[in-house]
Amino acid sequence: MAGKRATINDVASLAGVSIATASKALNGRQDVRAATRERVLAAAAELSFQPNALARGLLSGQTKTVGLLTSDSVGRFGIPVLLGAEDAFGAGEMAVLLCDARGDAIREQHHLRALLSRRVDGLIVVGESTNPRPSVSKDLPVPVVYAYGPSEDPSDVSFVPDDVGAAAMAVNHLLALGRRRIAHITGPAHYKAARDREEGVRRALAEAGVEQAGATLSGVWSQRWGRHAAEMVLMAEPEIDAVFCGSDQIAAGFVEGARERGRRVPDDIAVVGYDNWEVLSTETRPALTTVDMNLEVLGRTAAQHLFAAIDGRATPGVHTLPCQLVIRDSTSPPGVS
Amino acid sequence: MAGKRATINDVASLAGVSIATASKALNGRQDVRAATRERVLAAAAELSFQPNALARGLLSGQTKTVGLLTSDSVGRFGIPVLLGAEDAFGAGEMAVLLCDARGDAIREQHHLRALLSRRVDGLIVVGESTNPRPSVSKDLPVPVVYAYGPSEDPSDVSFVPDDVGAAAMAVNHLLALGRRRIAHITGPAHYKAARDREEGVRRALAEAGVEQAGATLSGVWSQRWGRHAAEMVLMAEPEIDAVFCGSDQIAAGFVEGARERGRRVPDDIAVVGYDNWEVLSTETRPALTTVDMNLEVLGRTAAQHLFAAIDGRATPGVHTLPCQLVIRDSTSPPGVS
DNA sequence: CTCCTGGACTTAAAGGTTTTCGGAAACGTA
DNA sequence: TACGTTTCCGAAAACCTTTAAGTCCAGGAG
Repeated sequence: MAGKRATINDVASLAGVSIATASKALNGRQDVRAATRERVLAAAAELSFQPNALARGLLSGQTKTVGLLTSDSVGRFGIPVLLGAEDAFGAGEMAVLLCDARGDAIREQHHLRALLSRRVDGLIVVGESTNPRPSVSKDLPVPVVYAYGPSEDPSDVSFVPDDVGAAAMAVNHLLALGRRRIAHITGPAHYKAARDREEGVRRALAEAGVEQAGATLSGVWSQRWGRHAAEMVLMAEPEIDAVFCGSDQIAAGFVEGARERGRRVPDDIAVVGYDNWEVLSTETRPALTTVDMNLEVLGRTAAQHLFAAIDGRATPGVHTLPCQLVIRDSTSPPGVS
Repeated sequence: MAGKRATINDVASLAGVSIATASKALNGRQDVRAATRERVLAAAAELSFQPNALARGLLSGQTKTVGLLTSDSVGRFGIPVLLGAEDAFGAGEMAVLLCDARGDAIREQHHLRALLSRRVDGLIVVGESTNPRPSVSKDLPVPVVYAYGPSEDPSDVSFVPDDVGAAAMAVNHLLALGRRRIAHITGPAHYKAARDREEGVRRALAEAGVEQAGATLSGVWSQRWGRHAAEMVLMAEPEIDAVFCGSDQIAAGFVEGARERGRRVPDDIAVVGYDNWEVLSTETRPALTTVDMNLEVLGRTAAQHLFAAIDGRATPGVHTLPCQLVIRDSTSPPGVS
């Protein structure tokens, strides 16, 4: 730990100029002779001067810092959003102040105050699900964008993955493979994600004039439920030839359960998952065809629109971003795997 | 977005006192009459006054903010450390500025400068592995602690999990179950984690006077390698009755591979994993006995010691923190599962 | 020679808060 | 009344940077 940090004052003294001139030289402004600028720059390097962002922020009212408020323990959804945001913030002028409310409204309020008192320029709120969540933006002095979990208030700026479209895309993929007896296994119905994905399935099947094989099975987002659902669906609809699962965990469980009951994936039953959670989707056997929600793109987009909002060009509304189908072995046409 | 934010000046005017008095009242200091304090507090509430942390930090030299610099894409290790740190920072006076260097030294340097110019009070550096990493603390004006990946410089403050002890603990558990033909499958040897865990295995077996079943198999940290290793080890050492794997991914793969070759887990072969990565350890069947490195505790401890260092009470050296064996079905005694 | 122009630099204010020190009023004592 | 003490409050400095406005000087035009 070195001694006290150099201020622009020290730099100015060392260079033999006033602090105003030093400032101008350091910030590349006009009105300073080349030789003088050189002297100042040399002095700054000599003292390894770092401008004090606090003082600068106090004056300009811009801290070049945004808050990222998440509720999902920074896990599945917070991270990609964070990375995307960091990307969007470019060569890194922006910094991210990260807070995890852990699903607790009190804690969220607390963090919110802390962020505001630190004068963040804007806020990204990451939901733990795609269920709309109470708006936090009322009377806030900074712009806010919501990622993954949209705000209940339609005048806020929200970005969500297109679950409906993605599910339809997944089902269309199965239809294109010639599968016609398609089942759907998903998570709890109180998740909008589950309902949206089911809606996508319904639409794609209706458009193709194909009946769904059995009713949608709602359970939880776990591998265990996937295994259990495999038993149920194979009992009720023995001749299914494809399953679309609401998550990779469910899909992984289903594959296991189906295999135990003598069905081969993908030959007998093609399986599509959701999330593209690599540890499951690429490591299981067969590797899972699955939906990637492009969360990093979503995060980057959210960050870009936050910038726009900071600049006064807000884009209110719930914006739906496309997902992507990642095709792997669990839906290989027969004979290819 | 509301109008301009209230300053202490506004509060003072509204309360009819000077800003000095307002400050004292708001900060609960003496020298202010109860009635006056009340008036100030009321005025502050009325204006929903939030003190400007920049101004405060500028004056006090303390920003109540720490930087968390990670290299592992904030994934496996960064998150628990972040959570632990947030916990340690208590009711949340402290905020965390998060930067991800993504394994790039240039980017790390860049983030480091950004953090310093924002005048963080301290720094937590999270490694992507337990391999010692170059120190970043040389001539830094703030204290630094290293979590998970220690600094190469022994005068820095580092916290690492006790891989050697944990591996010994795992093997002792297997020995206590009466298993005597124990194999070890792990990740790349250029990971200190792999070497340490192997050393723990060696020690525990030596102490018990038991030979290791075959040489340690080094591969990668993946499920695929676990499956492959299962084939190899069952070929070379058909009568093994236990395996200690260097990660849950390897363990999950091993279980799969062993099952395909007709071995039952845990009856024929007991399996212990490492990491307690819940998506694998609790969701696979059987649920995995595994080592939990207590990363959240590690993060909390690192944060607490960072505080100590900020207060001038640094604790140099590499501190080893104990891990914990989480016992699940993959090592149930025969007849119990 | 005077006046003006423009370049190079400095002075000073501003931003919001905390803190030190001094001042004023009220009260008790001689 | 004069004086010391206590209690409460206010003025002003300090933290560091940016920027608008001002100063000074050289050189060119009239």
